[in-house]
Amino acid sequence: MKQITKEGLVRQLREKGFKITPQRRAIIEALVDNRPLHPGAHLIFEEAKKKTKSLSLSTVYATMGEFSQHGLVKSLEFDRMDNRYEGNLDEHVNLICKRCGRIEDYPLPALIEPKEIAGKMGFRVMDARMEYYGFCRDCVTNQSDLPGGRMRRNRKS
Amino acid sequence: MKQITKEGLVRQLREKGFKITPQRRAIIEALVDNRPLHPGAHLIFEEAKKKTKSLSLSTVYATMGEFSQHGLVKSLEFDRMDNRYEGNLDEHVNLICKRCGRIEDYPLPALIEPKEIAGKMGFRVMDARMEYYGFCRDCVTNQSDLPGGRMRRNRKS
DNA sequence: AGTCTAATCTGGAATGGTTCCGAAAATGAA
DNA sequence: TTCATTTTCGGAACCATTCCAGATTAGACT
Repeated sequence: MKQITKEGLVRQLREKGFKITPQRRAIIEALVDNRPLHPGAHLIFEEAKKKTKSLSLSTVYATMGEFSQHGLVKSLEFDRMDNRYEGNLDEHVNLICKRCGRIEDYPLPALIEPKEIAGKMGFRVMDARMEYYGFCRDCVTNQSDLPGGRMRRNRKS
Repeated sequence: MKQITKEGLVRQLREKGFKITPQRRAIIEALVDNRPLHPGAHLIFEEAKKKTKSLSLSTVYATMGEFSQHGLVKSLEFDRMDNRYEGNLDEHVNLICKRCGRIEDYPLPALIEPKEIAGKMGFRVMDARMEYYGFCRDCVTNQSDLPGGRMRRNRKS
């Protein structure tokens, strides 16, 4: 069960030689407090800004970039929806609602053996991604595709 | 084994009441001819433009949008890499090379039962996505992260 | 407590794939 | 052939994200 915590993140930053800044503390708080939402950069920015006197969106992007680059969090990258960050580092399936953008986790036993794939394909697996898209509990009864013609980008989080 | 073919796509368009235009024919050809590459909009545009006198990038986007919306192809959406389209409609894992952007398919038995998830979570699964990121055969020996500071968008296809 | 340096932050400009839009063109049925 | 409906076009708009250069700061070491 690898879930992010505020103390854990701070400790990992120290271990890796990063500096602990008020901005990073605020970002970490926003991140952990909103973990189930799989928050995006904008939500993190809004929430973290409440907890430190100075914070810019660029900092959030840079910080989250480093966090995910060093494996402190995982980033879910999307095209028609802003990227999201998740602190559940266990292997799991993300259930992503096509309508409201909600993301829920579904635990997953280790079904596929990366090594097996590596052996057969000569491919070195470093990161996995499994997602199910569909309608969440709330939206399944209220279906109707997004209004307007071609789908518009969301910023749901 | 559900793989796209030129005839199959044209037939499906007819069945669904779409019009068969020279642009769509060219796009279909580019799509099928480059299927293993999981081509993106730009590659499709470049290739298709060779086969019809008139074609705009907007048309490629609109057409591919409709194709994937109607299940004729599947779109792989990325953030730091342009979106890709694939004609392999069987359930499989996409092996995505973090360095060169190559995408290979790895067949996958139906391991996870969507119904099971639906039952437990109240989530209606409509689409699945499973991807492994890492280094492909060619890049595994030539590792070194992308040059430059923060990673730049790719357009590899 | 003070210095110093590399790391970090900032805000605005730039990026670039994708979408949007109105008008022109073309398909396929009658 | 005519006509209604799609489809196409091209350029402008969109917008999350990245980039940049200058200002600030954390933390180590006096």
